[in-house]
Amino acid sequence: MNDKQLPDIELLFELADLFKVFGDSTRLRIMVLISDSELSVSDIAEALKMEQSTISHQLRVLRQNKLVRVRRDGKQMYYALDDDHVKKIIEMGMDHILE
Amino acid sequence: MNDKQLPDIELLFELADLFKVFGDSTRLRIMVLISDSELSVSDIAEALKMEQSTISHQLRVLRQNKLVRVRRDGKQMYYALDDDHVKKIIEMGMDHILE
DNA sequence: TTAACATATGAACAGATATACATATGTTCA
DNA sequence: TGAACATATGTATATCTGTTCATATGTTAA
Repeated sequence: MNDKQLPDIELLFELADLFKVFGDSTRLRIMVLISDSELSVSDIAEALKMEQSTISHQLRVLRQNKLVRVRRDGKQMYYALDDDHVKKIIEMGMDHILE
Repeated sequence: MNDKQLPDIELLFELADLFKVFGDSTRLRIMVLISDSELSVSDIAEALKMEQSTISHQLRVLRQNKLVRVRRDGKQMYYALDDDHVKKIIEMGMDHILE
């Protein structure tokens, strides 16, 4: 008997979409940047030397996938990683690369 | 003092490339398919109801990223997941999706 | 060697996506 | 209220990528 179930196709499509989010270096750099402490959009843009709108667009993708959480403080929006889950996924990937 | 080092940019580009590989549903389905037992190219093509050449192209991507290993047996090539690392990455992603 | 089969590869095309520019929305403070 | 600032969003575009068709490469068995 085989009681191991293959994930159904729908779920695998969702999973692919999730990994797509990790599959862009700008988004990865953002995630690593805010993994320890929250940062504002302009902080991130400055750190990565990229346009504010570019960062904002990518943060939206991260938000939509529940990978970050946001907090408003006055005019600024502070972003941080949503949970340690995300960190673990990144670490697993690193482990693979580093053999 | 902060002895936690940020991964350098080069490494993050590599990491993004790795996640890109996971970010396609066809490749994910292949990986899940061969996670328990090795299968030939035509087995996979049949299971996914896709062209042989499509599968072959994607298997090459998986090979290049050292995510699968191959074994020739006569005319057939048998593919299997390279290590449990890969399974773990997929499982972590699943966990995130399933909240 | 040749036919039949399994897999790999090259080229072309369609669809997806990251970025930049311009501008809108939202917030503070005078 | 209005000016200044921070962020979000719409649009356009250049680049990337997955799939297919056609064909090449490699293997077996006669």
